[in-house]
Amino acid sequence: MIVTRFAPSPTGFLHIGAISTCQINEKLAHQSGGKILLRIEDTDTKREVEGTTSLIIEAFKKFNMFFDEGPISDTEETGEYGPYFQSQRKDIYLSGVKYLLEQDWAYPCFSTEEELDAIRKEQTVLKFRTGYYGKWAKYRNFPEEMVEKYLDEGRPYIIRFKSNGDWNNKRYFDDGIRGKVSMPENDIDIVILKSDGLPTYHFAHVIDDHFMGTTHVIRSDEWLASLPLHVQMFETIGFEAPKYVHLSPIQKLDDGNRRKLSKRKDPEANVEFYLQEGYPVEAVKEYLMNIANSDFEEFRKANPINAVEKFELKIDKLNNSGALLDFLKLDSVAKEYISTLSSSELYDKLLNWAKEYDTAFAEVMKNEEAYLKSILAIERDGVEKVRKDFYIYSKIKDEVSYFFKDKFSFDVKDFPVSLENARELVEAYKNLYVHEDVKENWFPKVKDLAEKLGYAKNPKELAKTPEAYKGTVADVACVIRILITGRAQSPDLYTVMQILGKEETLKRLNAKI
RNA sequence: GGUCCCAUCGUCUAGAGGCCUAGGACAAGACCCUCUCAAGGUUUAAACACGGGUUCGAAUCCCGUUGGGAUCACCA
Repeated sequence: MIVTRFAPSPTGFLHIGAISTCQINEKLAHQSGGKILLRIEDTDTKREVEGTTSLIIEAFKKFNMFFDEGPISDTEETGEYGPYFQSQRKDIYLSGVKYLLEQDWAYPCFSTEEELDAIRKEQTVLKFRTGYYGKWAKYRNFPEEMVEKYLDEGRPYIIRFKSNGDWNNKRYFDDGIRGKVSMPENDIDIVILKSDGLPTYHFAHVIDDHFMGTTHVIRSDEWLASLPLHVQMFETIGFEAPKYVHLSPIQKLDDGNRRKLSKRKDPEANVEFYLQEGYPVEAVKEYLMNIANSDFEEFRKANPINAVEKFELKIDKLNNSGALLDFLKLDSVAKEYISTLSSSELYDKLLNWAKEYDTAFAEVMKNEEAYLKSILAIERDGVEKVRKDFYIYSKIKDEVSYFFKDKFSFDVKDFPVSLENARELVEAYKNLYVHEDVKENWFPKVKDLAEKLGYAKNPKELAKTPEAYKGTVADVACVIRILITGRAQSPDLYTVMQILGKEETLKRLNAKI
């Protein structure tokens, strides 16, 4: 049984990579019958941005992602290993620090920022590794009476972990994706307790993941470099270390080079971007699963209708190099996804989206529910080959705008034939249009009309003797289409006219041209 | 710079020494179907970064080079 966790810090919006990481954590836990917990890493009071905890929680909800334990709002939480806000776990960390101090695995350090800077500079000049280690770890073996004295003087201090590692010793560390990774032992005395009394990530990680029962720490790549440190801390304290899995970040192309999607520079790093554009969250999750684990594509082919939830994820199949975010592929996944929806399912999801991002459209949708549903049903309900043109909710409004009187207009310049021919053709068509006709009768009539007026039945005939025709039947249909929809391309015209209704159709056919 | 990771079509990838004439998906091109579009069908082009080894045999193992990425805080 696998217990995983997702541990964001509330410093801004939720990153799209977080959805991916979290999805992997969630899947691995649940497919094993285990649990996933959410923990808010709010130990950096300087960087913390107010309100982002609830922002993150809300974003997860919008993506239909739920945790077995952890915060459910910015004040409430569930689960028996809490609190799940690190800022509320101060006492736990403090007693941990106290224990480490007693065991002589940690010590107070009185170095000032200036001293630390000086050390770093010196090390850089001397071409040594930077860090608080070896002879630079001035307070590592500071005499006890001096410590007492400094403490009495009220000097500010922090607590450092007393590393027992040797940088010249290489050893192997296990990573679920990469296997054995050889790295030098950690010999840097890292800070475990900051001057504000809050722990650093490293210490909080060890304490929390031990006491919360995490079995697998699945986190982003950037933590791989800290693996020796983390393993060392677990070993020193005598806790059993979790299994580690380091995920490659989603990247983007920038000036020909790949780089991690940046919160600051890239709007598409923000999950809100996808929500706002109206990408179905199901599609986004499928796409992310796709780049996280290529086996998923095979699964999709075999199980076209099944949800992501049924897929079994294998840790060693996880992508190890960092994929480029590919919107073309995302769009394609989204098209496929939307094509599996019935008109009323689509209606519900679209309305749900509009309520938040296009309230005016949401009102229209609510007022004309039946009409909207019939529009969304075009080449969707009850057909074998579903139309695949919708991929984001924000574009659907424009796609169907011609169904609404106030949004409809046409331009005679779009006609593929001369105005004169168009008039002739429309006049003739009006006379033979019967709204009550069944679908099977509709096109043959247009075809007959086309022939009578001197249009070729198909492009091949036109190609044979171009001078004999005014155009093809396609041109005839196109003129009608422009009159009805205002555009040269549309879904099946007959169906469109049926949905518009007799009155509106005739009105449009009778438009002055 | 130190440490570590990664390297297959444009993109995501399959690939565990012989099933590889390197497979699939997205994107692109062509054709078919077709009243337009969207689909659907058929199809074309497109890659093992480079150089050395090891081996009867290397995309696969080893070494090096190159390129890219991550990390080196009282941030997470």
